[in-house]
Amino acid sequence: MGRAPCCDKANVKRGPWSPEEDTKLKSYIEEHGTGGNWIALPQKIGLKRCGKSCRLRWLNYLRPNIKHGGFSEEEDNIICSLYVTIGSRWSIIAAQLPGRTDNDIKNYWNTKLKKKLLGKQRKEQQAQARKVFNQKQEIKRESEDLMLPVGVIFRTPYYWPEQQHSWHIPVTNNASIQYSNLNYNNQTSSFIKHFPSNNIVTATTMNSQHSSRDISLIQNQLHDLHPSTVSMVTTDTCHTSNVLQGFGNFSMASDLACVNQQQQIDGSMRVFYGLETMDVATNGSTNTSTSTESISWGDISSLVYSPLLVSDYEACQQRLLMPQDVTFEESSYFAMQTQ
DNA sequence: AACGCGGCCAACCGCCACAGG
DNA sequence: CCCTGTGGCGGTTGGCCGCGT
Repeated sequence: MGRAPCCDKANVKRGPWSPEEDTKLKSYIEEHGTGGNWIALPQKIGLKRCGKSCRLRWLNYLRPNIKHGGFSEEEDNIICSLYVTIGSRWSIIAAQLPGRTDNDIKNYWNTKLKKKLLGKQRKEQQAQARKVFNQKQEIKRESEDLMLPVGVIFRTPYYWPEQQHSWHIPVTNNASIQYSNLNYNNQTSSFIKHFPSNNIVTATTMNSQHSSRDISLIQNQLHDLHPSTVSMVTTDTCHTSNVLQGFGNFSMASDLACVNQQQQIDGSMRVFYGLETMDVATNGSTNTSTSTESISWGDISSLVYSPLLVSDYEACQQRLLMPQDVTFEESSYFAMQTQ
């Protein structure tokens, strides 16, 4: 048995409000206030309306200083920024826009703003996809030159963050890769990555050559950071990087998160993969797929920017500009290694 | 002119939180 | 602590309207 309805639906009028009803409600509230009880209010005025309906009508339409339509560019920006920050909390967003109601903003978002942003997103992502594709092609060429599996070599040191100690990024719904700075000999760094899907840990360095002592130092630090992680280590050395690889349990407990909200990380990643994803096949051809259905928070969150409201988000995006293509190719390679 | 379709928006629905008894 | 009433909120619906065929 469900909750009792707030009013007798058989005896209340529904549908659009007539001017007479509006006048009655407005003049009564302006004179007496709501009386703190919306449910009782319609009976007092002689309106055959549900109390909730009266409240909604007042708040969304009759209340003084209500603005309808004609959203400005500034209001657009505020709505987008807040949506990125807090999601569909329309009442909170409305509180930042004097004269706007949550219902108005919600309608505006659903009918116009979302589409407007998606159009913008498509352009940006097409440009991004082209960029990523070119980088992948370059990496692939170098991999082939060195007879190594695609994705093992990282030739994008400028992407590696300098300040962030450690963070992790969800790549798919239930997988993540963690990056950690690992300093040794006070000169250079290596980076730990974890692939939960096959529980592999890798440490990658940016030095061109390492002595066996260097490798040993990296292994020790890797073990210090994640004692139960590396049960087996192999090394590959090439002119651009060394890759240490191991298996075992991996704890995220001590890791620092780049940003507070998981959603924001998801949103950041969509900058790279987005609604339009580009799959690079081994023959170099590309497949682009587009989805316009089911637009989620993450779909939109990568599009907007506000220096006031989401400055951390922007900073995070900057920091997250790391080898985006460290994904499935690597995973498949390491999965292959475990067999 | 008639019809279908999609966009827009006011209003409704159902759930949740909270206060008071 | 439980129950009930109410306010508040976000998601959804349905009707109106304009446009294209």
